[in-house]
Amino acid sequence: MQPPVQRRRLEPDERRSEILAVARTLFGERTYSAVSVSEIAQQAGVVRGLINHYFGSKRELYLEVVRQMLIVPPSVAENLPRTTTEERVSICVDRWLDVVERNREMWLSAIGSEAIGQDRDTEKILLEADEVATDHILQAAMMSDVVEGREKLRAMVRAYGSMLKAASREWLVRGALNRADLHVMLTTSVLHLLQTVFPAVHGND
Amino acid sequence: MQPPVQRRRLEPDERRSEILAVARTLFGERTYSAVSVSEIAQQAGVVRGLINHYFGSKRELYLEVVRQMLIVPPSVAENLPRTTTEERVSICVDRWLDVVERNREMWLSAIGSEAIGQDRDTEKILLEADEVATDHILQAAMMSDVVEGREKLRAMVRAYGSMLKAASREWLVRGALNRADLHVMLTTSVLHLLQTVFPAVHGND
DNA sequence: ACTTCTATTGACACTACGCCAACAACGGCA
DNA sequence: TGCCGTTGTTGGCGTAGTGTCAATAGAAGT
Repeated sequence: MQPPVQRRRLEPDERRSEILAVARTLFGERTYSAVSVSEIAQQAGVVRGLINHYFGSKRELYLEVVRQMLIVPPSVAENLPRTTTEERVSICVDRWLDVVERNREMWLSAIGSEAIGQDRDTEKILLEADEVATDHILQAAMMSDVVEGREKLRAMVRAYGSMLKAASREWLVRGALNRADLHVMLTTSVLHLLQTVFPAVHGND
Repeated sequence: MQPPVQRRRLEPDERRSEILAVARTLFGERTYSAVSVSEIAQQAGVVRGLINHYFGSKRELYLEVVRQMLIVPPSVAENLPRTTTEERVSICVDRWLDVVERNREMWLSAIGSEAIGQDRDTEKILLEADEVATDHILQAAMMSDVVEGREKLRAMVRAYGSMLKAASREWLVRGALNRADLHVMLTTSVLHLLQTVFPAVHGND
């Protein structure tokens, strides 16, 4: 007699999440093209076609994974005390480090998939995430409503975001920096950008 | 009668470069998996199998492209005057901006392929390039032979490198920052890291 | 128990990749 | 000049991955 691996019929949402969970893991540890849909299907205990049924194509499934992993919890910039900019930014950075430390591997594989400027869709998702992060920082610095030179300001903060990610990786992966180091570095750097560089740059056409 | 497209027999090196040139273009404008070897072969006026002959596999060809695009010209940190750290760093940043501006599209597609932590090979190539860039900066800042806290220092500079890339992108692609802005931002930021953050962080275990 | 709905399956068509034996262009040698 | 060996180059074969779709079979409602 056959092993009783009869087909399970699940709610679409449930099946969807099961597949997504597997995909998240595999895409996290290998390249896009090094992961086959068959493999995802197999590990999810499902036939390959079903994945196309739920997500359309492999690429769409991948984008869904990236999207899901890049949600930055808004808690990072919420309920900040009404003190100095310095202190607010410091708290914000601290919360960020908390989030990253807690979701270590998930966050790592999230930024691991960074393929900037390669295809429109991935790029769009990443850019959106960056904008959200930028909002958080500006909010913490109480500079959300700067209008003059707004774009320059945002551009600088976006660039800073890259350093933030890179530094976090240095901490988590290589261990070359510890948490306290990061805190100092990230806090003072963004303050330097906002309080020194931005005013200096502000005039240039 | 057929067009006289008889087969050309070239020197291996020459054929190799022709294929690489096409591959560079295509991988530059589309994702790895969105570019087929057949397409590269076609545009290079060559049969698909020949590419396997020269590069082994598609992935190896890709890695070759990435490797070739990431060579940072050492001229950036060469022959710097023996003046203050500030001025030397300033010159270094300026030269960097020159390089980037001149090789605009090539550089953009180079960093476009950044896929950190995805597969070992790509990661390795990127890390090596980062180390070289770090050397340049430390050399400019006359801090090449710092021993105490060397790893922290390098880690910070590597992280700074990410900001440098991101800021350059902001300049070239979005135009949100101009060259003068970048110069101020990049120069003062790295000085801030080296002269303020590094000493502050130095003690922490 | 029967029907209905739809989640799930299996098979088909197509494309892409790696491999390999056969072919032919070019340089050497008589 | 004409043959000949080296090797750059080709075309085709086998396999694996992807997307589509009609057919199947759980599960819920009657």
